[in-house]
Amino acid sequence: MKTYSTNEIYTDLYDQLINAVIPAGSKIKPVELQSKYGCSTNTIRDTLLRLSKIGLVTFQMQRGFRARETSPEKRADIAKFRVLLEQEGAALSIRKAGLDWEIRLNTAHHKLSHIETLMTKQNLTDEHLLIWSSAEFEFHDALISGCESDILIETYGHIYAQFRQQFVAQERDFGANYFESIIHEHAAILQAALARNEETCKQAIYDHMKRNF
Amino acid sequence: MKTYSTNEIYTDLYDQLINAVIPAGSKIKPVELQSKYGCSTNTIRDTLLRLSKIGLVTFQMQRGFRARETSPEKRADIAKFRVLLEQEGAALSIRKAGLDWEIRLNTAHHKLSHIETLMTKQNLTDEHLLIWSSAEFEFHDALISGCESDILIETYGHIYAQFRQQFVAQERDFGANYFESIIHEHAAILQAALARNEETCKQAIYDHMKRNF
DNA sequence: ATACATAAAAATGTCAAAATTTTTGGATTT
DNA sequence: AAATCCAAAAATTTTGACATTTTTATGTAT
Repeated sequence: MKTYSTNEIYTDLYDQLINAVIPAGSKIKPVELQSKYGCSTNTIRDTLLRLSKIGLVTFQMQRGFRARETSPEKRADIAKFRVLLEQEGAALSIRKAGLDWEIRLNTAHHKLSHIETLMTKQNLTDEHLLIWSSAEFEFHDALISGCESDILIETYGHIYAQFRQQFVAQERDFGANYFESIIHEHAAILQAALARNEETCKQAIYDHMKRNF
Repeated sequence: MKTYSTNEIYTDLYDQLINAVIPAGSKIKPVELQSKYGCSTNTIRDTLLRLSKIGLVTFQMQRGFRARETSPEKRADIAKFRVLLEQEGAALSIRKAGLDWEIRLNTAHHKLSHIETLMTKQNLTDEHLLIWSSAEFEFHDALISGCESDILIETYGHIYAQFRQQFVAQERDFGANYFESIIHEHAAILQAALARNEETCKQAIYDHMKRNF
């Protein structure tokens, strides 16, 4: 039987929360995970407290842990907030960042679009989705990475994770045309960013997210 | 000797972090706090993990906990981010909120300005500062409370706490004229909000924070 | 003197059991 | 049938001991 290090427990739970393997809103009981990971309940508790920092897990004294609830309203709320942060981060990057930012962004987009074209042609396994998920984050993260605001970048990471949790919980069937749409949306964001056009870029970010409102 | 419940430990540490009693950047060792609070090191660890959610405490595996570092740059970064969130929250409130919001805001401002006028006349004790600190938060929190975005309100709370931590760490002497200035700034925010003037309100929020950039 | 290796000390992390609190399910009453 | 109460079960929190890792201090070689 596989043994898990604490960090592995963390990332494993992270992935399960992101991908709705642990259903949103469901109770998370340390006792039940203990046997799977081969550790004490206390270590699970510890890990869940760290995950609650990101917001994937909610915690209440004497009531334990839950995967964050989802609802169309919560999804819309988080999506709008994400737009606010990403627009600001992108605008600041456009204003401040240099050539290295452009390269980072281009690289990230290249990876992403490669995966996304694949996904219009093949049927989707969970592994594909995991790879795509992290490539998508890396692209959006690269977009704001030139903003020179640590706190914005940190917060954006949390919000992105929460958004993904909401999204996957509600949208279990990505049609092939879903990926066809977002390929264009990502391209539009990239293009506006490299053209250093703040307003167009903000608009492209909005357009990319508006299906979630 | 006083015994502490876990919640008391939490709020006590919270206050100490907010008010730089625990100096920013300093190491926080569970063993040292154990005797003060009369509990096991593990309970302290637990509490510190919960405080790391807000961002007052940083945590690294195998390296333990630290009060978050301060620097003029970090302060400016957090201040700017706070402006972004508060401007958005206020603008949404102005657009969406009703009479109950106006009343909440008015009440909060009344309390705050009462305390602030006192503070221009008396010399400042730590207790004054604690009361003012929470009244100031309640005012800003009331300002954004009509925005209908849970995630914005939640995040704002964390950022406000972090800002206070930065501020108090660096600004140990509030001159009496400090309070005279901010009385006017708070009044300007209130007035613009009640007049439902988004742009003026955003400007007032910016003016209130710009000394921190 | 500086750098490096090593041993001792301190701090952090993990565990299993005990104490506390909440939840559950059935019996009793209104 | 609905609400209340109670006891048993389950879940959560706290504890103190132990294991691991990091830091500090010391001695040795370059």
